Amino acid sequence: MKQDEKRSLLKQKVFDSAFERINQDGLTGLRARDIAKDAGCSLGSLYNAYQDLDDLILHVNSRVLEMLKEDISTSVVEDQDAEAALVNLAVNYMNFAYAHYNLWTSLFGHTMQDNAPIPDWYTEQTNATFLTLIAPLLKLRPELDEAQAFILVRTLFSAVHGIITINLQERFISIPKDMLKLQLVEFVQTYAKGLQNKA
Amino acid sequence: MKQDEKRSLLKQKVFDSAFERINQDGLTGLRARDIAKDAGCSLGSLYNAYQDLDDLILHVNSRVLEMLKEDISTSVVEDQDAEAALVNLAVNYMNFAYAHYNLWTSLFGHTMQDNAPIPDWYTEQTNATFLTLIAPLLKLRPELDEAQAFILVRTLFSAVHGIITINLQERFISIPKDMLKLQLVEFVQTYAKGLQNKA
DNA sequence: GCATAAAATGAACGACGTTCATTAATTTGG
DNA sequence: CCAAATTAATGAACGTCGTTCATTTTATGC
Repeated sequence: MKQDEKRSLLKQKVFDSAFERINQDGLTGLRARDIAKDAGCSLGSLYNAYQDLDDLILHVNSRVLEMLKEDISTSVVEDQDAEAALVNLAVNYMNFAYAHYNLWTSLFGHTMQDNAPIPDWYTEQTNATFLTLIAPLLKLRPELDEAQAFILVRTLFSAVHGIITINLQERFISIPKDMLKLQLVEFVQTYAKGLQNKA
Repeated sequence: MKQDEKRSLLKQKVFDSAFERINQDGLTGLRARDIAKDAGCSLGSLYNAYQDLDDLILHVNSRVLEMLKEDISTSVVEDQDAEAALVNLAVNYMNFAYAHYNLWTSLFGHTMQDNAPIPDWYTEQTNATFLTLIAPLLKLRPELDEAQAFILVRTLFSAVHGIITINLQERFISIPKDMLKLQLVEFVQTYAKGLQNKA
């Protein structure tokens, strides 16, 4: 086996271990020594593979973003009307949050140490994921240019995200998943109709 | 000076120091040793005044909730129509988030150590704060009972909260405050109109 | 003023992320 | 094939953190 094959194999094992730890216990349960133990390497090797824990977490989050994008893209069906597409997206997003709760909260709950800046490649990927959502909205409001539509997409996504986030936070009274889904569907329909009336 | 006067004086000084630290540097910059130094007491005394840092943070957050409630209640004016009241609430909430950013994120970013449960008094206060928002929505949809209105209030609040949160997160492209305000106003108006059409 | 209770103290503990001198493994050149 | 040189793996050690607790200091009651 080549040298760089071994190198990337270790990197992969470290990644997988971190991913699984976050998936199981959440970000707050992530420990460098646990990851090293799971990956079957020493503590120091972890820092040969990744710069630090922030770097490793960002790579895990990057993978979660990919999963999310893949999930979302399957819900955009060409021949359904725009409103139905938006409702579909919102419900799919909710299902993703429920199905991968710890991974999903890692996306939004992670903060860099010492206020270090988030690397550009990550913010770019994050914002690129939104562009997946833009097609149905452009159908709904064909007169908008892409910049305006992007802002609108963000607003709608943020609203849906907030509704799900608040409901899943322990410090708030939660409603069951079925009821949340109904609320979400009604919310998106109401907002979409309002948008169409404005157009 | 009586004994319990000194006791509560120390507790107050510890509280003030923690509040100011969070206000200045955010939750992640909060250190037990810094608080003790600011309060002019020993590290151990901090743990005589509060059970642990979680306990102290919850008390700070409780104060922030009070500030928020006070802020919000001033924006509910009796003689304005319901839609304007909701818009007003959303804009006030946004202004609070901007004016007290670190305190505001402490409300939502704090998680208990070891997955300890959030004490009941805190969750109750959190949910009680929402009830402040319910009046204008009941005007908009008088046929709803209080339980249904509460769910709607939560949906609308969560949506507004999400829009602000996402915009203020470093990992997303942000729009300036003025533009966010416009988006928020338009969003709430759109949604409120949709609600009225359903009634 | 003395005995008792309460409060303040900071050294010490264990856990954490990270570093780095040392060791082991691998590659290279003759 | 071996030795020199390069690269990777290692885990003890460091600094920092929240928290504890034996000890000291202060306050209270008679």
